[in-house]
Amino acid sequence: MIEPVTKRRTDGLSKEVIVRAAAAILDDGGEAALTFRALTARLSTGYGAIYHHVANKSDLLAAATDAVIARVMRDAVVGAEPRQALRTVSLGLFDAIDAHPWVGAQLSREPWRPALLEVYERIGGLLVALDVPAEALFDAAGALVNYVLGVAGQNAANARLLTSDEADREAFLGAVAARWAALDPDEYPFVHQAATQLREHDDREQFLAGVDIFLAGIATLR
Amino acid sequence: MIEPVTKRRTDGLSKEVIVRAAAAILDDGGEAALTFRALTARLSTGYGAIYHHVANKSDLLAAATDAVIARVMRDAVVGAEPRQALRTVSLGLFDAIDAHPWVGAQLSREPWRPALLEVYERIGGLLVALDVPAEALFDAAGALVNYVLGVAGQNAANARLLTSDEADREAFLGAVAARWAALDPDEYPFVHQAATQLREHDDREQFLAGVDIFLAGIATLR
DNA sequence: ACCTGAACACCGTTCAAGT
DNA sequence: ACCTGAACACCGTTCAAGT
Repeated sequence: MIEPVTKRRTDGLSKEVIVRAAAAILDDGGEAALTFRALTARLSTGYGAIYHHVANKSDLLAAATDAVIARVMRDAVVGAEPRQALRTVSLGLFDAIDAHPWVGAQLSREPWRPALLEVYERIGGLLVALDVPAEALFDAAGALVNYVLGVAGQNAANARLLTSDEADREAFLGAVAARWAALDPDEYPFVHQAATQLREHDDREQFLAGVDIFLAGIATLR
Repeated sequence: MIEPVTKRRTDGLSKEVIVRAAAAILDDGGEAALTFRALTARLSTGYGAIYHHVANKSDLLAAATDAVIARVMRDAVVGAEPRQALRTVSLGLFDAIDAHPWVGAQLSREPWRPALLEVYERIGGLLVALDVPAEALFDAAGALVNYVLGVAGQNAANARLLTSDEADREAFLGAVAARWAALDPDEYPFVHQAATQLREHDDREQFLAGVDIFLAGIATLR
């Protein structure tokens, strides 16, 4: 068998391969599972090999997060109607962060990441299409992006807390709702009354309701 | 000098003392500085003594966070006009999280904490005063609380990243703005154009602008 | 009941040595 | 240029032993 002239190992390490492995570990076992020991085991390599392609753990997490966000932005097919497109993009981010809770934590730890560029550009562009006046554009885009990432991050924290078991989720929400319901209605009128809705609410729908409130507020700026 | 009958050491450990020391360490050196070793040194005690009052590190962080939020809610004197009161409460939370960035990270890690009860109650009550219809109340309160905590958390992440030096902050924002300005205006029209505003914007004002957009959106629900 | 601190089972990161 | 893996300087947490 004849060796190729440039004998490059097809299974050689690269930042991309490492980042993909890291993302798989994060999806499997959450943030605590991503250790350099787990990574070297999965890639059958040594620590130095990884550090040769990646500056440190923080760099690794950032790169994995960028990859997820970039994929969402690439896949988010956006229709013509800007209002609906804003809902689609927002929901795409929400779902991606729900599926990869570590992304939510990372984004709130390091905003201004390159991946967020695409998000700002897309959302800002759609706000322009909505005729938001120029002087309000920056604040409106900032607020909406922050709302989307903020809520998605909070939701991801819950997802992380509750594993992926639906029964767990109901039990947890039920327990919190019971605590809320047990509060003195004179001292906590709102929370006491909101207990039922807490038990029954759908995070995704509540998220979208928030986006709609936002868009309604932005519409008053026109 | 006569010993009191129950000779309780006034300098004895208690959860409150431990939590206060932890908060001081967190304020001084950030989240990475809070270790059980630093805590035992500061309190001149052993690990076991701390574990006797506190379940683990996560419990400690949660308790310290609850204390900060409870203080904000206690101190937030709220005027009669609900719209203004909502802005005051929101700003109080923003400022507290800005002053104690670790609170922002912790809140997005563990929502549904007891401290947030007070926040939901206050904000929910003010929305009732704003005549938000009952069926929209839960979603509106959830969205607003999430917005406030989300943005404050993002802002805190920046604060953590940038230390407390104002020159650092300007240099950092300047660098990001320069990167944004350098982008191809055809490919990134919005971000390219927003670079100037990014350099000049005030986080606190942008936060309040977002709250106002929100309240304007909520007003359309009436 | 409350406290002490050695010990355990982990971390991220470095670096001399290999190919 | 790229990889190996022992070693270092840390962690959070436990627990037998003390008062």
